Amino acid sequence: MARTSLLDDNLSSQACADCPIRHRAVCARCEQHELDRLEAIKYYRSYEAGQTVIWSGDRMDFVASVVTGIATLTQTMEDGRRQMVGLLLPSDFVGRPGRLTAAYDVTATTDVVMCCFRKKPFEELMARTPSISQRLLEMTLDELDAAREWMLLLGRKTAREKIASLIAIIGRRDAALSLRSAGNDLTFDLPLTREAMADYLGLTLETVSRQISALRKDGVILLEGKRHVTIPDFDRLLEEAGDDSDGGLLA
Amino acid sequence: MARTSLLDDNLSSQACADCPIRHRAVCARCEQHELDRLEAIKYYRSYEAGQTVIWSGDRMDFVASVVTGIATLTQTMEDGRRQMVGLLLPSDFVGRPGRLTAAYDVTATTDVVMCCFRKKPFEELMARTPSISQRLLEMTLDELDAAREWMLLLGRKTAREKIASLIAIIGRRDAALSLRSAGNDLTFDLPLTREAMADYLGLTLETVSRQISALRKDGVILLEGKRHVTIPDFDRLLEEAGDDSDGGLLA
DNA sequence: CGAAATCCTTGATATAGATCAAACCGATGG
DNA sequence: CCATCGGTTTGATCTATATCAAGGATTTCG
Repeated sequence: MARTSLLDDNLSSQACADCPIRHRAVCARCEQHELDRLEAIKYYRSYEAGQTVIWSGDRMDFVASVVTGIATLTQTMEDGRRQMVGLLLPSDFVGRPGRLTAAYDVTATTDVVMCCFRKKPFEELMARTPSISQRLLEMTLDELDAAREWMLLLGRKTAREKIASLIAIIGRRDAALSLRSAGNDLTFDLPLTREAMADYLGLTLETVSRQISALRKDGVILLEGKRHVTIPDFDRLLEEAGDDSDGGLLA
Repeated sequence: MARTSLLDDNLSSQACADCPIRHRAVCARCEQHELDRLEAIKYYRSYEAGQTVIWSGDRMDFVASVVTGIATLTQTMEDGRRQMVGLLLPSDFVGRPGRLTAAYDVTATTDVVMCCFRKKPFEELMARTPSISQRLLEMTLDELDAAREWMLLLGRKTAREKIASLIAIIGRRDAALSLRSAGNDLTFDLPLTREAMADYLGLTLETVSRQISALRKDGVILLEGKRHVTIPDFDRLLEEAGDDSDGGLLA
C-alpha cells in the first residue's frame, strides 16, 4: 500500500504513460487529451508483486492505467475455483466509469505502478471531452475482441493448444513493446507462475507444467530455468496453438 | 437475403428499436440521438432462421442493431471446432466502427430483423455526436462484463453448472424483456438448438442433452417438448449454476 | 547454515465429458 | 400414409485432464 509519487520523467520511456489513454503506437493525438486537466486529478500508486490492488465487491473510487508491471483480473467462485478474465499490461486501463464497486479481484503479478484518477472528476472530464470516450471505446472494443479470442481458447482448445496460445500471446505483446518486429528467435520471460497460467487457461497447474515440458521436449519452445522462454519458430508455435496464422496484432 | 423495408410503426413495441443505441429501460435520452440524421442513413434487413448474416473475414460496410430475433457470433477453427462468442438479442449492437471486415460469423438463429447503418456515415455521425460514442462505450463495457462472466463459465464450470447458467441467462433476459419482474414460475422457450447451446458452452451436444435431462429429472427445470422451459425456483437454478446469488442484472 | 516457504515437476490413478453408435420424435412433403 | 430429415435422446466406451501424492529446486529468513 506504499504510496509513491513519481516524477513524470521517470516514465517517459513509456509512450504516453502519463495519460490514461492507450495508443496503439506513437501518440499522434496527445494534444487532444487535455493533459492539464488530467494533471490536476491524477496520482501514482505502486504495488508489490503478489499484492492485491482491490477485491471484487470493494468500493472503487478511481480508474487507473497500468504504467509498469503486470496485473491480473480474476473471478472466484464460492468454492474457490478461479478464472483469470483479464491480463493487464502497461498502458492497459483498469476500472469502469459509472460503476461503484470493483467487479473483479485485481492483483499485482509483478511490482506494479498505476496512474490513478479519482473517478468522479475523471467522469466529469469524460463528459466534457469526447475524445476520451472515443478512445476508451476503441480500447474496450479491443479488449472485447481479446476476450472473445480467449473464449475460443477456453471452450475449444486442448491443453497443449492453450499453453502454446498463451506463450504466443505473451511473446507477441512482449515483442510489440520492445519494438523487436517479426524477427525470429523471440526471447522473453513468462511473467506468470504456473498457477496463474492455469487460472488464465482454465487448467490445473499440473497440466500446465506437463504441457510446457511437452512443448519443450518437442522443440516448440526452449526453456532456460522455469521462466525464460525462447521461440525458435513462431509459426510453428502458432500452429501448435491452433491459430489462424494471420498474426492478429492489429485489429 | 430478402431486403425488407419496414415501417417504424411495426417496431414501436420495442423501445427505441429505431435507433442503434440500446437503452437499459425506457429511453430517457432519445432527443439526444439526432434521429433525423440517423433516418437518412439507415435501412432494415431481414434474415431467415439459420441464415448466415455475414462470414468472418467478409467485408462489412455496415453496423447494425438487432430489432427482432436472435443472432449469434461464432468463431471457427480450421478443423471445424466452433465456439460461440456472442449471443445477440433485440437491441444488441453488431459490428465494429473502424473495422473493415467481420471478425466473426454472424448467424440468424431465429428469423431476424436488423436495423443497419452504412458504416462510413455512421462513423461520421459518431465523430460529430459524442453521446453516441458514450452510449456505445457503455454498451461495450456491458458486453465485456458479460464476456468475462462467460469466461468463468467456460474455464471453470462443470457441464451441469454450464447448462444451469445458460438457462438462467436466457430466462433472465427473457424476463427482462417481457417485464415480468422477479415473479416466480418463469416460463420461456429456449431459442437455441442443443448444438448451438453446446457451441455456447464449450460442450458437445450430447452432453448438453444429458445434462438438460438430468436437470429435468432433478426438478430444477420443467420441460414441455424439447424447448419450452419453466423454472419452478429460480434461486435453486442459480445455485445449480454456481453463481453468486446477487442476480447481476444491473451493473 | 539450516529450516521453511514457494514454485515447479513428475508419477499413479480417477473421472467428467468426448466420441461412436443407434434409435426416437415431430414436421414436412410427395 | 409413408419416407425423409433435422433435431434430440440415450447407451457404451474411450481419453484428456483432474486429482492425489511425492519429491526437487530456489529463495527467504531466522
